[in-house]
Amino acid sequence: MLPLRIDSANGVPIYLQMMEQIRYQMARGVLKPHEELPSVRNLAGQYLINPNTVARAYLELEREGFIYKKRGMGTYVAERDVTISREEKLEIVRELLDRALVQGVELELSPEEMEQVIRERLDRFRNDE
Amino acid sequence: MLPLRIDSANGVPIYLQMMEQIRYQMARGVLKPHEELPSVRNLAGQYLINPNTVARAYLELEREGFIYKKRGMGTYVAERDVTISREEKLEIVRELLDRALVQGVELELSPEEMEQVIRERLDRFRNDE
DNA sequence: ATCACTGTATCGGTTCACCCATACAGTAAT
DNA sequence: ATTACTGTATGGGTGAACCGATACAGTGAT
Repeated sequence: MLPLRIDSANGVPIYLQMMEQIRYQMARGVLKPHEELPSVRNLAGQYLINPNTVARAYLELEREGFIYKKRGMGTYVAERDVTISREEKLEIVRELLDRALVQGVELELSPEEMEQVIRERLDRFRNDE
Repeated sequence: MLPLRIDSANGVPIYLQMMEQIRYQMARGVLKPHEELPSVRNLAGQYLINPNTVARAYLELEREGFIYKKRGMGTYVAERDVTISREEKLEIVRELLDRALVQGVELELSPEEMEQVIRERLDRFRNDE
């Protein structure tokens, strides 16, 4: 029973919501490598959406290497992607962080304000789990 | 004669291309406050697009506070932009920060690692000025 | 009042993303 | 072969973004 929060009236496409949350569950270890995911019809039934919408989420996740499928059998969580080194991961996050910081400067926020916002988001983030 | 590079077959909406380049020229000082911009028909004629498309670019730029219009007279560059409230600025930065944090989680970085990277970037940033 | 220029409003066509209903196709147990 | 489950392919509906044609409305010089 894969727990998802799907909001059809959100503006955010359903298949994207599913992708994000499934990736998140994988990152958290709730979904483990080679574990079987619910079938497209199963998920579609649970959340009252079309099987094709689930299939699309699965399709995109497969392209990204997060899951793999066996036709006629099912869909499964892929091995942990070890091709990205820790340093590369840090680099990705660094880049995103810098973009936020640069944006802050361009908007003429003071370093103190920036620091405060960062602390705020970090706290909110920790309390989310 | 406002020089723009408009590519209609770009995928990027024409009015967005115009907005970006006009904002850029304003930031560069090529367009100065209270200077008159070309009329919607003038620009439309130069770049073989519909006057309405130019009007839309102008409309959005006006909403953002970059330009102002006098009906029947023309369109002009606004004073240095002070219309973006502090809260709006913070919201922009918040969104970028969250994206970095979410990315961190998806890459399975621990909260401690995240915090360390944040501190690192923040420090580097302060030393840059 | 007219003219020649401004910006504005309205409508319609095209395109695309998203989603669904439905039918097709592969796998494995019976 | 049948059954009951898998994923897949195809065609259509809906809504929104984008852009154009055209008509409306304000301003200032003539």
